[in-house]
Amino acid sequence: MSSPERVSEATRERVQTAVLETGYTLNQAARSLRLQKAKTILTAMPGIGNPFYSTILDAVVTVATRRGYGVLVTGRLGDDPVRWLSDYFRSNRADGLLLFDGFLDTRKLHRTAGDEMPLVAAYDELPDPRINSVITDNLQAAERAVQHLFDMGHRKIGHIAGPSRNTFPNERLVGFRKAMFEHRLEVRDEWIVPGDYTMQSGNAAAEHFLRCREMPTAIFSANDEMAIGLIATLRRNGVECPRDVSVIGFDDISVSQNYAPALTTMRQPREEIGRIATETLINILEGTRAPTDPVRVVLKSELVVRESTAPLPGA
Amino acid sequence: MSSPERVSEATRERVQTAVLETGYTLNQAARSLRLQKAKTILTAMPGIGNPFYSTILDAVVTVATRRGYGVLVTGRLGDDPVRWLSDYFRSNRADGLLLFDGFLDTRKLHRTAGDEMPLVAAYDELPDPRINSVITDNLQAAERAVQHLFDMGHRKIGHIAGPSRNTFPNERLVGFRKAMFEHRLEVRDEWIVPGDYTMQSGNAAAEHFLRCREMPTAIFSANDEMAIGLIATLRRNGVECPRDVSVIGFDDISVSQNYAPALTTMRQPREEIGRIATETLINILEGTRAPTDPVRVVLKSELVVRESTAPLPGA
DNA sequence: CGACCACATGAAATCGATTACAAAAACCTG
DNA sequence: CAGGTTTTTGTAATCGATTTCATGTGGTCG
Repeated sequence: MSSPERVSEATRERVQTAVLETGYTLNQAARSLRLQKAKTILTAMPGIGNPFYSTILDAVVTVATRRGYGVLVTGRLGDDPVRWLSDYFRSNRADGLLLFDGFLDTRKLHRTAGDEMPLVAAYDELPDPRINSVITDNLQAAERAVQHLFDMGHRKIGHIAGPSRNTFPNERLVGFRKAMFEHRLEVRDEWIVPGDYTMQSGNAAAEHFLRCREMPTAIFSANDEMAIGLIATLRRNGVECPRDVSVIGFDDISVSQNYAPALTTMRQPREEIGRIATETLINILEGTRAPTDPVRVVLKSELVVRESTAPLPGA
Repeated sequence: MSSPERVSEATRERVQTAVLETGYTLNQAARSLRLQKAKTILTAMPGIGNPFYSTILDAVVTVATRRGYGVLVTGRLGDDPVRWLSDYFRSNRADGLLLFDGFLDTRKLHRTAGDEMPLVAAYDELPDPRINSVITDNLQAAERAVQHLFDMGHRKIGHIAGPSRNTFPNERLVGFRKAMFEHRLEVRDEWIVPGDYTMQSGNAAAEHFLRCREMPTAIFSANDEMAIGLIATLRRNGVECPRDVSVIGFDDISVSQNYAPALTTMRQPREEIGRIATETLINILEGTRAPTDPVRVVLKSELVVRESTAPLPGA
C-alpha cells in the first residue's frame, strides 16, 4: 500500500478490495514507532483563550490538516517548560514545535532541544538568530503608530506597554521611545504604564492615567485588548475617546472594528503568521528546506485608521 | 519502571541511575502501539478563532494536561466529517473525542463510531440522549433573557437567531418563542433574523432592522458577538443603544463587560463546560465511570445586567 | 538452451514498551 | 537441612507498519 507502483496491477486490486472488506486503517502508532516520526506538530502559546492567538491557531490547524499533520496544543507549562516541550519529541509524540510563547527561556530551549527538535518561533525579540522565525515589524509598527498620533497633532503621548521579557525590553515600547525621541517629544515616566495584554490591565492603566496630574492627549496601547479596557474605564470616569483622548491599539482583533469607538490600530497579519510558520515548519520536517540556514520571515503591519483617534482640538 | 514496587530496592536504584545517565525517555509511540491507547484526546470545534470556543479549549488543555493527556485539535472537516473523526481512533491517534461542534450529523457519528470511540459532546440540542453530554440550560436562559426585557417594560422584542441544525430548531430561538408566547407578545417574523454567530451577521441583522417599517424596542441576540455587531452598525446609523433600543446578548465573552455600552447578557460557564467535559471524558477513558449509562450534565446560565438594556422610555 | 536481467513476491528483522511466564534466588518452617 | 513458599529476575511474544533481503517468476538475448 505504501508503494503501489511496485506491485502488479492484479495484486493492487486484490489489496484494494481487501482493504474495503476488512475496513483496514493504518495504525499511526505503529507507523510512528517504525518511522520515528509522529506526523504531528506541537504548538505552545501563552493562553489560547486570547483572541490574538486563537486566530493564529486556527490558521495553524488549517494548514497542518491540509498537509496531513495533526496539531497538539500544550497549555501552561510547569516548572521546567523547556523540559516539558522537549519531552514531546523525545517521547516521539511530535515532530516539530511551533512556538508562539516568547516567555520561555529560548536560549535554554535552543541549547537543550534546539538541535534535536525542529522549531519555528513566532514572537518578537528573538535573542537567538539561529532560530527559525516568523515575526512582524514590531518596532517600525510602533513608530508608525506614534507617527499617526503625531500627525493628528498630539504631542503629549502615553503608552501602555506589554510585558518585557527577562533582559529584553518590549519591542513596541522601544519603538514608542524611538519615535518619541525622533519627534523630540517628552517621554514622561508616569505616562508609560506596564500591562500584560489583558483587558484588565487596560482597566488598571486607565485608573493610573486618571490619577495623573495631567493626562496625555493620546495613548498608544501595545495591544487592542488593553486599549479596549482603557477606553471602557476612562469612559466610566467621564473621559471620552476620542473627544478627550485619542487611543491607538495594536493587532486589530475582530472586535476592534465593532467597538465603540471603532479602534484605530496597527493590524497584524495573524492568519499569515500562523500559516507561514506552519508551512515553514512542515517544509523543514519534510526536508524541503535545508536546516542549515535559519529561516527568518518578517511580515508587515498596517495602520488602520478608525474612530478612536482624532485630531487634537485646537491643533 | 512501570511497577517499581515489584523490584528490589537495589535494582530500583540501579535503574534510576541508568535512566539519568542515558537520558532515557519513554517512547510514547511504542507504548501506544502496545497498549492500544494514545493518551490523547481529540477536540472538534467549529472555529477555534471564536472567543467562545477558545476559552473552552483553554480549559480543556489545562485539565487534560493535568491528567497526563495530550490535546489534538482538528479543524474544518472535509466531505465526510464523521469518517474523518473516527479515523483518528481507528488509527490509534486519539482515545476519545470532545465534540463542541453541533453541526455534525451526530446520528451518523454515533452509529458509525459512537460505540467504538468514547465521546463527550458539549453543545445544545442533542438528538441522541445516549451521547454523553455537558450542556447549558439554553431554553431556560433564553426565556430568562426575554423575561428581563419584559421586566424593563419592552413589548416589541426582536431576535437574532443562531443557525438551526438540520431538523432541529435552534434552542435559543425556541426559548425566545416560548417566552414571547407566555407573555402574550406578538412575534413578528421580520423581527426574527437569522445569524451565524459572527459579528458580521450582527452587522447584517442591524441593516435588516433598520429597513423594517417599525423597529423593535429591544433585541435578544443569540450570542454576544452578533449583539456587538448589531449595536455597532445601529450606532453608525444613528440608533443608540440603550437609548433607542435595548440589546441583550448571550455567552458573556470577555469584551462584553468592556464594550460600550457594557453588554447585558446571559453568562455561560465556559471554563466549566470545558473542564467538566474533559474530566468526564477522561473518567470514561480510564474506566472510572461505567459506559453503560450516558452522562448528562446541565449547567446553569446566569443573567448579567449591564448597560445595554434600559427601561422602555415612558413605561 | 543456458545465462542474465527485470520484476514480483515472500519471509524476516526492526522500532520500544508491555506482559505473561519460566527460571532462579531468597526466605521460612518444622 | 529438606521441602515449600515467596520474592526477584530473565526471557520471549506481542502490538502493526516498514524495510531489507532472498527467493521466485517471466522474459530477452547471445
